[in-house]
Amino acid sequence: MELYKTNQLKIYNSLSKSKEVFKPIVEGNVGMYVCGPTVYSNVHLGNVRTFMSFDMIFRYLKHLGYKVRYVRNITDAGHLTDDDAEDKISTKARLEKIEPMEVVQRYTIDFHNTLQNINNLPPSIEPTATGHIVEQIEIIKDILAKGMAYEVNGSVYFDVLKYNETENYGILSGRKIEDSIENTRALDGQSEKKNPQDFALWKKADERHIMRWPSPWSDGFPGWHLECSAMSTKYLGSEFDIHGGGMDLKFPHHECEIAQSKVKNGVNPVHYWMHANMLILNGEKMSKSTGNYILPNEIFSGENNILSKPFSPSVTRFFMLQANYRSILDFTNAGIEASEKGYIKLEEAVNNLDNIAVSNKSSIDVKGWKQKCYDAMNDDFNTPILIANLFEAVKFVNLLLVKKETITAIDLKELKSTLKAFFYDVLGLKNEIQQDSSDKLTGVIELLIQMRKEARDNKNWSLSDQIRDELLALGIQLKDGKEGTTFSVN
RNA sequence: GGCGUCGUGGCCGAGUGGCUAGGCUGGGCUCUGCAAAAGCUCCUACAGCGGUUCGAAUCCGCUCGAUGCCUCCA
Repeated sequence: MELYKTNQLKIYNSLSKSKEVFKPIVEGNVGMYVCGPTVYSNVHLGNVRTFMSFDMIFRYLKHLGYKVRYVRNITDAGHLTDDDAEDKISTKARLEKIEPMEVVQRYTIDFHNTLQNINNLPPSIEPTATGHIVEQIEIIKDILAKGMAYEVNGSVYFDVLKYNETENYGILSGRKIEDSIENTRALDGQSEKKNPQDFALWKKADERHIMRWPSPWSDGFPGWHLECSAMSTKYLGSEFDIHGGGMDLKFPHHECEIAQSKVKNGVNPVHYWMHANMLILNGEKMSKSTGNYILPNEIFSGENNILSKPFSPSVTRFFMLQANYRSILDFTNAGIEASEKGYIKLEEAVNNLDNIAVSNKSSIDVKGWKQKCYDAMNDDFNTPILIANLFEAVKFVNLLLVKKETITAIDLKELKSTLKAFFYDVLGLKNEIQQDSSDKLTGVIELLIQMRKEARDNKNWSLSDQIRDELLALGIQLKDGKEGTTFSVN
């Protein structure tokens, strides 16, 4: 039987600002849409945290037995820069004197490589904005026909004030449109919009704009917010279960999405809105302009001015999973160093699962422990609590190894499968220790362990310590125990 | 200025009306030839000031501080 039938998952819904019991539209199936990146530069660690958070959510939903269709778009057109209303991709292409699609290709590859490095699963569908121009034009036609948009000089804008007469613009972000009217900063005039709150559905392209498509209104390009409405509707339907994205997209992006979809399809598109919180660096917002930012590859390679040494993708992932996805997380050297030490302990315990002897009765409560793991994840994907429970299992494993606790074969099987399922499948961690120990290396080390034992039996401490210390210098740690000596490779 | 979020022990980071978070660090002990590893154990906190309550870190109010959005942003 599928696990979702016996687990009551609760999800924090940004729409209601509370945790709600998760009930999909179609039992056993989940439709999830997550706003993807605009591929005009390398993804930084903050981007990665958001996508990693939804990867964890995707993984747990699958673990519960749901059939999940996970759609995450690539924004390759329509996302404007702030200063001169030019497309981000187009700007980059002009600056580097390459084709816009070369920009898209370069950073899409970087995005995929980085997410693969950090062990994210690929989404079920990864559609692009430029691949859905036709769908977007159809939505604009529909919104125009319903009188909720207007055309000015070849551009089309969504009429937010009119929409707000019958609907609630601000339903997600909690903003009141009156406030935003009062507090709108004076923009440099020249706006075609009837009201500053209005947003573009279609923009006419000027002469220098490289990316352009024909439409009934002008040669131009779609507004940024529109692509998500078009693609989520196309692949998940007019109503679907989960929509995710970074906290910073809540307003205006997601608010606009709701408005567009509501006009087009007549229903509120999303049942559960989920927002992942920001990652900050040394207490401050990540920002390219101030230099306070770090790229994932710089963490893995150690080529940066922030960290004392390189940290692996799994350690980076583990660090981020030790905080709740809805909390702001501060990335610091001390923080990831602490995570690395804990992570190694956890990895070793996972490896040691196979070295445990069984008894005819259990002194530890495996069932109760397992339930606590599920309770943590069922409570809005509380990975910090889950990890705290995994460390409880680490203690079990270590006590079992020195025979201070006992376990039956059945309980051991359950402990193994549960710990491995959460470690590998749900949290998406990799066991880096295991990868480094080839059979040949293991044989060599075991030989040295044997030689050291003989030296110790002869009280030849200088030789035994030399073997131990020089191996340690190579990253191989010997561990003496009652049952003999074991080792780990870092 | 407007709309939010948050302030937890040496550090990171959960919890959110009464009951152990967890990790890292530091001290002590057991084990060990000495260490390391492992185990046990100690350091027992909730920004400040009021209020509600039998009882508040947890609810309410104010103050202070941090931070996000309001303009592109995961």
